[in-house]
Amino acid sequence: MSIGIAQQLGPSEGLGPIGLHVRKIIEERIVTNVFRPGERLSENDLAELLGVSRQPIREALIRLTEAGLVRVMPQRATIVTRISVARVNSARFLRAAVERAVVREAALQAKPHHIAQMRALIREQTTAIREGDHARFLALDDDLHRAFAVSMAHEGVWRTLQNVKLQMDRVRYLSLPDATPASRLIRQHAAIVDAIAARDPDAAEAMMQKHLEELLSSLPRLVARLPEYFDSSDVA
Amino acid sequence: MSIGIAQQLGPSEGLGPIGLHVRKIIEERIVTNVFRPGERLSENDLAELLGVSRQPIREALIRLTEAGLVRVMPQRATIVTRISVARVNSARFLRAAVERAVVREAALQAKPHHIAQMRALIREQTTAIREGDHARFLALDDDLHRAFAVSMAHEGVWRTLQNVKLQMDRVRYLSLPDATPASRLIRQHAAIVDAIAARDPDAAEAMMQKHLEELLSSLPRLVARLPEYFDSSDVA
DNA sequence: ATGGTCAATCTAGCCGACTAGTATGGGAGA
DNA sequence: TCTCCCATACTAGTCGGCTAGATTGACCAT
Repeated sequence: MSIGIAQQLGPSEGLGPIGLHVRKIIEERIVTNVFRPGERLSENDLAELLGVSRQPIREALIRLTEAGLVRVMPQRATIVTRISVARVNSARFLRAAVERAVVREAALQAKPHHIAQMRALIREQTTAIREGDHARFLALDDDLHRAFAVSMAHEGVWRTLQNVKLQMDRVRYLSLPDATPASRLIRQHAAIVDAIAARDPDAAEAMMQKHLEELLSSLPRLVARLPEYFDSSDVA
Repeated sequence: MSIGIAQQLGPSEGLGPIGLHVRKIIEERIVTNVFRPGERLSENDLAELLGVSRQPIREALIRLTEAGLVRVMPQRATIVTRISVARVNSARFLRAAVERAVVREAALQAKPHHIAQMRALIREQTTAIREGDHARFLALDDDLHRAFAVSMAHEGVWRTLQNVKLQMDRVRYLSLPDATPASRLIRQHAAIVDAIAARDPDAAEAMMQKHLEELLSSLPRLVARLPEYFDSSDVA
């Protein structure tokens, strides 16, 4: 563990099972590249770092294994998975297929108040960018995509996509320096909502596809620039 | 625990971590309705039943929680989730969106040897039905759907769908008595593969949609017949 | 008979210790 | 110098026990 900051969990912090809290902490550190691809995550070290026993740590690591952020090699080590280009592309394929279907259905079913809320979220995103608050921008991104699913009465679909999205989020975070400008992403969001409001499923679907493709546009450059973060075994 | 059969895990059975083995056992019993919706799954009882300590049991239950087959109420109980009609429909929506996109792409990319393998799997299904081997039929079903994903070079997509599919499988198992006849499902499979072989993405997509819709055709009857297995809180 | 309280008994959460399995590094032998 | 072997020091897996929290039901006061 190369992180020196010992962020202890305060007493009774979280109010739920510690394991869930630990999972969120580790997940966030992996997505934001604090724990780097390939890095070893010793259960003992994590336990000491967070001030709990190994049990909640193990629980968190099991959940992260299911999400594909971590890989356990029994009796040997637990490591942060390297980013697999094949896996990221599969994640994009899956997410694109689902979100296309979502906005298509949203174009048919969304009620006016749903559309109003989508527009409100886009306005908030504009504000967040003007204030340079990137974290808030990304959170609102989530909210908007969830709003699409809610507007067609299948919020569960969005929830299921979360683990898939994680794979893309890792890339997205690394891309931050040379990513698609936020203003462009906001225009795409607006175009999708406009298509939904206009009851135009084809346009909504097409815009969503384009939007999701652009999110990973810098992936090839990343692989070239940071090869040690990527899984060299995949055929790409 | 109302199950009297004490199926102990043999020594060194499984060869991997016991927790993974336990997960498979419990998962199968839930899907096949041995552990019924709403039933309490006490960690202590499961540990005694399977002849291991509570630790591997907990590990398995955590994984099953992620899959949505189990719900943990801290300090109170762990129960088999009741089947949520809303959740099953969301699962179908998601799976249909993805598998439509998969066969569409397969129609463009599948190589001859992929198509040959799909046809072989369908023949095996025919054999399995003739011999009355339903379990084998369902396993081959999985293999075929995986083959679709493999033929477009995104096996990862299929793997991600597994947990989603579990929600549908529970319904499917309960439907067995009055489900769509297997011969009809096989004809649909054949039609999908024919469309892929004919490089006709639209036809493949349409057939897949119809196929997935039929799998749950008996859901309304099930809810009426076995209301205690279903989550009454969802709006349906 | 009814309402409220508290002890007994459950649960899952959490912990410390031990085990089995794996890498590693140093030393003996060639 | 090189190779092999083994002691050592790790790892995650597993276990039994304890704890905090929740339910239950008997008992008591009214």
